[in-house]
Amino acid sequence: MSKKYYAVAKGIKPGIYSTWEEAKAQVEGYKNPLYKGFSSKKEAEEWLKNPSFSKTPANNKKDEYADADNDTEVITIYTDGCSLGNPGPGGFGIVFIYPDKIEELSAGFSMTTNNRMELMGVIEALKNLKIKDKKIRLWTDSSYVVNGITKGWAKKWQKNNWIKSDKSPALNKDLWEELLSLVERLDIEFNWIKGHAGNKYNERCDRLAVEAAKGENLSRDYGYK
Amino acid sequence: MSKKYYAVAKGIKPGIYSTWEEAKAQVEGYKNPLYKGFSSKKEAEEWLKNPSFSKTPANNKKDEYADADNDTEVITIYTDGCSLGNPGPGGFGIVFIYPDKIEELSAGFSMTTNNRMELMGVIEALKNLKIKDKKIRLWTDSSYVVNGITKGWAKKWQKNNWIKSDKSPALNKDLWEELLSLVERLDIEFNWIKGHAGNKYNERCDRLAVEAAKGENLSRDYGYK
RNA sequence: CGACACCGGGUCGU
DNA sequence: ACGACCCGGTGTCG
Repeated sequence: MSKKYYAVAKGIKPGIYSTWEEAKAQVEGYKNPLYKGFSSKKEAEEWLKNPSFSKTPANNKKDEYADADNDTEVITIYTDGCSLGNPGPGGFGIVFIYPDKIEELSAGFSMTTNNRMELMGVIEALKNLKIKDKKIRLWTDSSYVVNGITKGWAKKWQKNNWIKSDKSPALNKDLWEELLSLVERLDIEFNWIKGHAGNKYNERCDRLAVEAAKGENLSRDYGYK
Repeated sequence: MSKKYYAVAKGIKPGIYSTWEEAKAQVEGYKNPLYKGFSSKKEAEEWLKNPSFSKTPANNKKDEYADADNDTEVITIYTDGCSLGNPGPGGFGIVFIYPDKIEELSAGFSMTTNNRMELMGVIEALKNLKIKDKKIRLWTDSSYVVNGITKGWAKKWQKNNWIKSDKSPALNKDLWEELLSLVERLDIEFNWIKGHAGNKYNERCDRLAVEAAKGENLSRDYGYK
């Protein structure tokens, strides 16, 4: 079961290394490294050709919020969004905590807003969920997103033809419509968590989001005008 | 007539400066600065020993609203009110622009409303005026206050025993009565100015009001129920 | 319905 | 220190 090959996609010097010692030197201290261990050189080379999205192995450390590790009936998801400049290039980051493994997902867009990214992070999390018959416990630091669902804001806007209580139009209707329809079909619990307050997964989502936002050929957020 | 020495009592670095350029750097952006210009260093030093209360020197910069600087027959007054929470703790701030000097006044109350503070700011300004034989040009961002006087709302309510056209009682009768009696005896011009739009004196009034509202042992606004 | 204020909460940033 | 993205409300009037 020992890993003998380490592919470094993002690090001081990308490439394949045969000891963790060497790989570690390329990766430690590097901002947003991307690497993975394999048992064969072939697998490592294959992965290096398309390191696409970041996936990390299951982590068995207990986190104060991630009690899902012990509750195999619940899937915990963390989400975060960012927008450099706001509006500006943006991205979202997601961490899925399945009973047996952890997965990550992120994407960046050329021009968008912070709130669109927070919203889109949750939507993409739900659309990319691999297990759909368990309860979902979702964490985000956006009260815009949490209140939109838990306080019924979004449903009210929908009912009022996307007019808010102050008579002005509710924004990001495209994303809210999509989120509402996803929420209907799933068993989700929306939770707010304070941002940048030390939670490991929230912090990880933030890094994923920012890294994605800094990427090269970013997609367009078609809903942003 | 030229001022060659500027004493800064409250500023980034208190002391005496020989150019307005230097003094300005210590004073601008500082919370509640206290400073004054003098023609001799001796005078400046003397004042620095006992800068007493919040009095600031006349400012010779032309401001788009403070044309009083050129018209010695007019006293310009800026006023603002606030209420943290609304209702909640509140305060008012006043800037008096006399021909030769600027003075400030503020006060805070433990429980009140935004509109009571806007009203009380104007009332206290008129009660504390030091020169009463000149025309007064008053600026406030409250259309409640401005319209109450200039559109004759308050006079109409008074005539109708404080009942509005919709049959409900006009509020803050105590303050309106006081303001009406003050207005009768003075030559006042009421002007509306957009809030938080960059006007220096409006902004200053806002800061004074908020700071007063955040004070420790606040008075009671006896008229608020 | 409209107007002017007063705020309260969260995030994203420069 | 500043601003943008988003929301909820009250104080008051016509």
